[in-house]
Amino acid sequence: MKDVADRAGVSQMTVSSILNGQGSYRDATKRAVMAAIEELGYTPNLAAKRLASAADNRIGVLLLTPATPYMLAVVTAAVEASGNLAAQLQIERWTSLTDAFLAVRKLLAAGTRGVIVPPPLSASTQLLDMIAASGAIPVSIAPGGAPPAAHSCVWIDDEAATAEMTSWLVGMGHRRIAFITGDPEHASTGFRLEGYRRAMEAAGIDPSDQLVVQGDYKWKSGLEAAEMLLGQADRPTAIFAGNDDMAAAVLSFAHGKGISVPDELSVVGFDDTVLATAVWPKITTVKQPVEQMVQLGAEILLKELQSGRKSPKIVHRQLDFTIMARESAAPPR
Amino acid sequence: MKDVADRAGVSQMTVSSILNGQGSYRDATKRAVMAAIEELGYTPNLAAKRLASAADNRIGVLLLTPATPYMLAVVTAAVEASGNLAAQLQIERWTSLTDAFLAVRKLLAAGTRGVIVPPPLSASTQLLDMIAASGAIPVSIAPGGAPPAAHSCVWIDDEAATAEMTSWLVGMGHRRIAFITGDPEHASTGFRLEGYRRAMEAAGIDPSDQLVVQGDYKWKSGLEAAEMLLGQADRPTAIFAGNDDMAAAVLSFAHGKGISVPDELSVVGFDDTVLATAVWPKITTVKQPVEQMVQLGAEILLKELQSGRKSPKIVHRQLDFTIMARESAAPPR
DNA sequence: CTGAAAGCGCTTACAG
DNA sequence: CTGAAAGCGCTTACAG
Repeated sequence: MKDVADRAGVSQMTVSSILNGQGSYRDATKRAVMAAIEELGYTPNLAAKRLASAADNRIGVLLLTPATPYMLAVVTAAVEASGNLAAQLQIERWTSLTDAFLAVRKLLAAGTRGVIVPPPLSASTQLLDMIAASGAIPVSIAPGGAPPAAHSCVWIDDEAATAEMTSWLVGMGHRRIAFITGDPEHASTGFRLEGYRRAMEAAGIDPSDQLVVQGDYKWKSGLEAAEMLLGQADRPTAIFAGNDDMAAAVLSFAHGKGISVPDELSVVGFDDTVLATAVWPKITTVKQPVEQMVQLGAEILLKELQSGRKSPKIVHRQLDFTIMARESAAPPR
Repeated sequence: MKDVADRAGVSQMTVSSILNGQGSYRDATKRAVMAAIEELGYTPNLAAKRLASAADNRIGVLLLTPATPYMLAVVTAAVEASGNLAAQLQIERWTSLTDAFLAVRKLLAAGTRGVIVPPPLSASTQLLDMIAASGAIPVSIAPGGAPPAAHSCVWIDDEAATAEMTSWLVGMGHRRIAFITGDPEHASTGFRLEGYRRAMEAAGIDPSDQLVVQGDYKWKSGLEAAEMLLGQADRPTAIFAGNDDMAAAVLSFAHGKGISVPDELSVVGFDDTVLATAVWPKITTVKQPVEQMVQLGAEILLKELQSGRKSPKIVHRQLDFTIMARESAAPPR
């Protein structure tokens, strides 16, 4: 950076300001600096930046293992976000709910000042409270439908999302639409189911045509639900699985059964994880903007950490979901 | 760290030495320091450590998007390794082979001095050469069977692995064992197939009983292969898929078809990614120690970077694979 | 076996 | 609109 400053004929501080888009400077100065950067092939040293910036920039993320595709998306997003924000990221793994609390303790002991809490932990008021009580700041990611009042949160409206997807299916002409619920322990489960019900009702579809099978977000439960739903004579024309893992399982089952998707059966999911596009046909699903959610969560954390406030300002940010129309859904025959 | 030193009545440097296990110090000193750390709840600042350590500690990793489960394992491992080694990690995404080269250029432009190259790029001598030519150091991860002579590499013996798994299946009593190959573009594909063939031959199994179907490591190809293999009258009693994604597809197809796994059909995979345990029944597979491989790769890079050598010392490290016996394989009926 | 001091490459009040 | 200088929290030759 010093070399750049010398070459551009300015001070190091000016280079820093320009690089960070702060303060004011003349256009000519900026051009000179940019040119020098180009010529020298300069690239900032992230470690120095992290060190020189506010001291309180250690954030952590809780990683459920064995990792689901969704969790891996969260972690990758956290890595990118910490790069963008010059934060120090610490990843702590957990497996059972008991060691989730242990993992939090480790994180805190390691100096983490803010923690990104993805589902299903993000809906645990108890865990969020514990983090806050210890003096660190939690930010809840996608806690389902209703953000925790006492803590910051980034979320999408799960209920509206399943409602919209269901209506979309109805609009295509489907009436016998089945729904596979998620893990009852997850807060999102109830909201997603509710959205489905609401849309079905709004479409004036006979409740007896509403086929709801309980799942738990895992592949196996999707398989079992598919067996139940597709084994009977009067099959649904569409199956809405509460997440992509279960949708993928339904897809596979249908294949083996010789039921063509989407010709004879539409299958849709939720989340838009890697699975949705790894599988064939690609799954039509609700995209949760995980990267953006985590990035925003990290920003909230860092801003709060650097504000020096005694008690954190609670911020709730709701983001938009998107229906990703792909190949697994079509009008019924 | 200064506080710890003061409390323990030693210098900061002594604390540093003890923390890093370098130099020599009295046991009593160490105890005093440890006690001070405990009392103060001290935790090292990684950013400072990275900055103060050798300057050349920027390493990068190439991430194929959309990410496969295997790729995500690589990235998570890279994040952990960079934490352990106090290195700066830069992640660059690529999608097609052309932008793989672009991604490398970006990485190099960003100051990366060493790059971890996972499959399928790890077998591309051209890409490895390009990295080396630019003055950075490549380390090839799992390039298949034969490590690139000119570059450092961490690998497992894919051929020996499929041979061992095949023999294990034979030992259970299987004779009609099918094999689904991977993407012909990947170096591992040939080696894995060769291991299967070798073991089948060694078992004295009639070549006409050897069913080889071409796949490409993707789920869809596993599905198609399953259709071909299980659609015919004289079905194999076991299917060895070249990776877990294809094995999962076979599993699902069999389910729909009403073929019970492992009772009527054994299915095994390769890699041991999240998919292997997400699915049901859990897949018996060859575990590739990805975390360890990536950690080792990062270590090789950092050691070389800090050696100050003009031309890098080439190191090839072969690690052991493990057969993970789970629920998808059993003796034939 | 232990320490004083310089340096890693940035950012940030504070001046001008 | 721009700069001099201190400081972030570590590591590392070099001495003793």
